[in-house]
Amino acid sequence: MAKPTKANIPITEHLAYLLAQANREINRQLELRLSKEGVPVEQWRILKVLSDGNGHSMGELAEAVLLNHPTLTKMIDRMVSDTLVYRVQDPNDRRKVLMFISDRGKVLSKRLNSLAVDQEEHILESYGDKSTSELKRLLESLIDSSN
Amino acid sequence: MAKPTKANIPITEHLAYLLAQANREINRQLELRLSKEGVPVEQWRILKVLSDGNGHSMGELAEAVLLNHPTLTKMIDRMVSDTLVYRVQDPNDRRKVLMFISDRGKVLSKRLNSLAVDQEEHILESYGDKSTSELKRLLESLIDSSN
DNA sequence: CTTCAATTGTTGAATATTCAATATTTTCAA
DNA sequence: TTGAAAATATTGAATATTCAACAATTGAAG
Repeated sequence: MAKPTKANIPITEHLAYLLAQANREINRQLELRLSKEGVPVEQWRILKVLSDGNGHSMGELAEAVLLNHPTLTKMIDRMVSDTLVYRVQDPNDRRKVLMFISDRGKVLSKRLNSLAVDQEEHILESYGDKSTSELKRLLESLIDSSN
Repeated sequence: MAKPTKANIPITEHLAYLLAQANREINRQLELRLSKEGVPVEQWRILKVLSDGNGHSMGELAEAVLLNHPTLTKMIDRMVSDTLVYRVQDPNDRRKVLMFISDRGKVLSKRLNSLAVDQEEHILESYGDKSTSELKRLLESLIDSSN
C-alpha cells in the first residue's frame, strides 16, 4: 500500500533553496563587478537608495537595503569615514537620524550604477528578455504575497 | 535632447535586488519554522543532502548547501558534537572526508522536512500553484544559464 | 502635566564568517 | 621513481554580524 505522506522532495525542488541558489549566484557576479571599485553590494544599495537626494532614517534605510539595524549602523560608520554619506539629526523627531549622500558618494554611485547595469544587460543577453521580465514579475508578486 | 544613457533604474527593479529580497523573506519564514527544532536553515540543508544515506565529501557538500569550506567545517564540527552526522575518511582518496548522517540525524531530518513542506504548502496557498511552479522553472533556468 | 510605554538608534559582548596559511594526499610530468 | 603542482580539508587570526542591553526622545493615557 502507498504511503499517505508526500514523497520526499529533493532539496533542489524547494523554492527556498532555489531562491538561495539563484541569489547566491547573481550576487556573486554583482560582487565581482563592484569589486573593481572596492565596494560591497550593500554599499551600492545604500548609495542607490540615498541618491534620490532625500534624507532617509536608519530604520527606513535598513529595511530598504535588507540589513538589520546594528549591521547598518556599522556600515554607515565606515561610509561616513569615507565621506560617502553623512548623518543629520532629524529636526522633527530627534530620535531619528537622517542619512544623506555626499557629492563624493554621488560620483561613486554613478560608477557603481553602470557596473550594475552592465550586469543586468549581461543577464538579459544570456537569459533572455522575456524570461527576465517574467522572473522579475513573479518575484515582485511573491514578495507582495508574503506581507 | 534626450540623454543617450539609460534612465536610472530604481533599485527595486534590479534582478539582483529582487532575488535578495525574495530570498530574505522566504528564508526568514523557513528559519522561523525550523526554530521550533532549534536548527538553522543550513543544518536542514546538510541533513537533507546527507539523508540519501551516501557519503558526501566536504567539497561536494559545501557546494550543495551553499556554504564555503571553512564555514561548513565549523558547522559540521557542531553537528558531530550533536551526533547528527559523522566523518569517515574516504578509503579511495585519503584527502577526502566523507560525511554521513546518523540515526539521530535521520530522525531530526524527518521532523525538519515536515516543517519545510509545511512552508511550501503555505506558499502554494497564498501565492498559487501556477505562479510557484513557473517561478521555480524560471529560477532553475536562471541558475543553469549562469554556469 | 506627569508618567509610562513605544520608537529609534547605537554600543559592546558573543557568535559566526571569511581569508590566508597550513597539512596531507594525490596526480602527473619528467 | 621522484618531485612539483593540484586537490582537499582544517586551522587561527582578522572581520563581520547578531543579540541583548542601553540611552534618548516621543507619544499617549490618566
